[in-house]
Amino acid sequence: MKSEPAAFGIADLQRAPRHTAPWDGVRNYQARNFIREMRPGDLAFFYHSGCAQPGIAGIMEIAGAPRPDPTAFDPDADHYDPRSSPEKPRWYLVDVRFKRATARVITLSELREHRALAQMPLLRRGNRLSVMPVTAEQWRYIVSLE
DNA sequence: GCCAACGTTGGC
DNA sequence: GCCAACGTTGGC
Repeated sequence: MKSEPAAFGIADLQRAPRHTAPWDGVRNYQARNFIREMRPGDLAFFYHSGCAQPGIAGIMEIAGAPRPDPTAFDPDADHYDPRSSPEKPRWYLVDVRFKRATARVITLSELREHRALAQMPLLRRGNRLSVMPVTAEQWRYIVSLE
């Protein structure tokens, strides 16, 4: 799950009340569909994008079932979408809980060096999705790099 | 700041 | 349903 650390980084999640925050603002159908497949207890990498050192910066846990994203209903919110309503929500979020920061940022360029990870959507050319699946095998491999 | 890649919009 | 125009993402 990607976020720009200048807006909301792994340190912000750690500081949040109960180390938990809603992952709101996703406005892409494919990313939304991945969110809707998430279940409490699932683990996720926190990926820092749009910064000097893009890469995996931490690990978090999905803290609740997917639910409608209330920021889509709020005309004053950044990602307001008048086509989404509480009666017929279009966008979803999950709450995420901080587990730990990685010992170091596992950078995008490092991830690209490993053929075992070449199939990850994150590493595919031109990819812009902000939420993507990781297989159990890829997960273990990445954690072992740390 | 640049630009490639991609998703979305809207006219037809 | 097609596709050009446009806006956004995100690495570099």
